[in-house]
Amino acid sequence: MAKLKISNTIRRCRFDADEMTQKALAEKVGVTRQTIIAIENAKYSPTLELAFQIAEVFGKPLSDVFTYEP
Amino acid sequence: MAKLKISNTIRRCRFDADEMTQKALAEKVGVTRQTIIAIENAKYSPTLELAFQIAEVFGKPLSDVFTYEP
DNA sequence: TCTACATGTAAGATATATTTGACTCTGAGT
DNA sequence: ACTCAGAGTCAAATATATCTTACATGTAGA
Repeated sequence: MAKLKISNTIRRCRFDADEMTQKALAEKVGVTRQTIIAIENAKYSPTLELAFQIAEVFGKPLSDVFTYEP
Repeated sequence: MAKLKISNTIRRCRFDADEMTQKALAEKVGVTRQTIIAIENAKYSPTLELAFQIAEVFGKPLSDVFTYEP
């Protein structure tokens, strides 16, 4: 799968959510800190399930956290 | 990652979209027919990128095609 | 009946996401 | 100066998504 066309606002969401740390977010969604870093920096595309879980943590719809630019 | 909590309306979307076939959908998003089958039947969670591409084919927001039940 | 197509399943291979552990760097506090 | 927490990187291992190929079934049409 080619270049990633997905951007996200996780970093902003974390700070809006009382400056939640990467580690804290990772623990809430049940993955490691490295996975959160990789997703924040758009190193690869997460599974849909993980994307939903992250959005849920912030109480936002998935489309507020992840956006796709074709 | 545990049991899948994601359901989808791909099958309905395909029929609404002039009875688009699994093969046709697969070609439009650049994956194989088996991948579409597996996702339709919720065998596993697709990548976020693929989910966005599928929703785009139907001209719908991702949340209309995939829903997450915590 | 015969053919073609849509759908489903399955096994083995490959690609990618995720984990684990270690290391570095910077900024805030003491 | 020292420590600590947050953030980032890297390499190797594991888990999962995706591919390839092949086969089976049901249904529609010639």
